[in-house]
Amino acid sequence: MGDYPSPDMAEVELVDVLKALGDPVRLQIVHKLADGEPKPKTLDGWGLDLTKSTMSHHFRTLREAGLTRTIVHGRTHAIQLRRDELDDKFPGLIAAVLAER
Amino acid sequence: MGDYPSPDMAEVELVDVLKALGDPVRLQIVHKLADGEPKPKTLDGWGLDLTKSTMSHHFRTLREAGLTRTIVHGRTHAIQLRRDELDDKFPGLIAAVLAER
DNA sequence: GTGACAGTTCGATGGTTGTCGAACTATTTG
DNA sequence: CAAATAGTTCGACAACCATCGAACTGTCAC
Repeated sequence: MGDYPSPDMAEVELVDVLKALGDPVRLQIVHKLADGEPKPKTLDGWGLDLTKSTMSHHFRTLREAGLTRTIVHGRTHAIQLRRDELDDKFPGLIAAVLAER
Repeated sequence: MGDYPSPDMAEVELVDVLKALGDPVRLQIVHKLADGEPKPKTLDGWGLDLTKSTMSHHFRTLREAGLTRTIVHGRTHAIQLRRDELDDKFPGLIAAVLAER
């Protein structure tokens, strides 16, 4: 029984979102999720040279901070940015974070 | 010889800005600086019950992350949000962080 | 059922960070 | 100069965090 609860957006605190984003690995993951499509956690293109367990830790951190949701599909998991909800709660934040420089 | 260098905005990294903002104390300080006016570090209204040395640590963290500058005036210091430069480098970010909810 | 595959969880480890008090530096005022 | 004021720096401490490997859970394929 894997269930991977994301917090209600009403309970999500800005400071926790910022803390989750304030790590280079997680910021890069969020960038890859920018288009809003769910991405398999096994994605080859994360561009990160980390072990499975470390990746799992970062996925959990992002989910618990309210940034992502996990979609279970058999034995594979996908991760998706909660873009609409985040935009509603923190207008402009994700756009600013994802903007190129 | 107190001089309190802020980094060039060209060298400021988004991830470091986000990490600096991902702390409740510093986020609150930044909120108090939202109007752009320099505020004395001794401000009574920070709303924080912390020692001088702890406040000094947070002021330093904000400055080194590129969020603020320090203005020395005799034996008193003021701190100011680098609003224009931040808006130029990270459009919309500060506005999103400072927005009420 | 057996094995392969996708992920999580656990324990350990080393590095970072928030906090404090004490000592220090620098500036103003008497 | 001496004392008071504003702030930094240092050392210590505990809590947290990123990382890893190993063990575990759950699902699919044969």
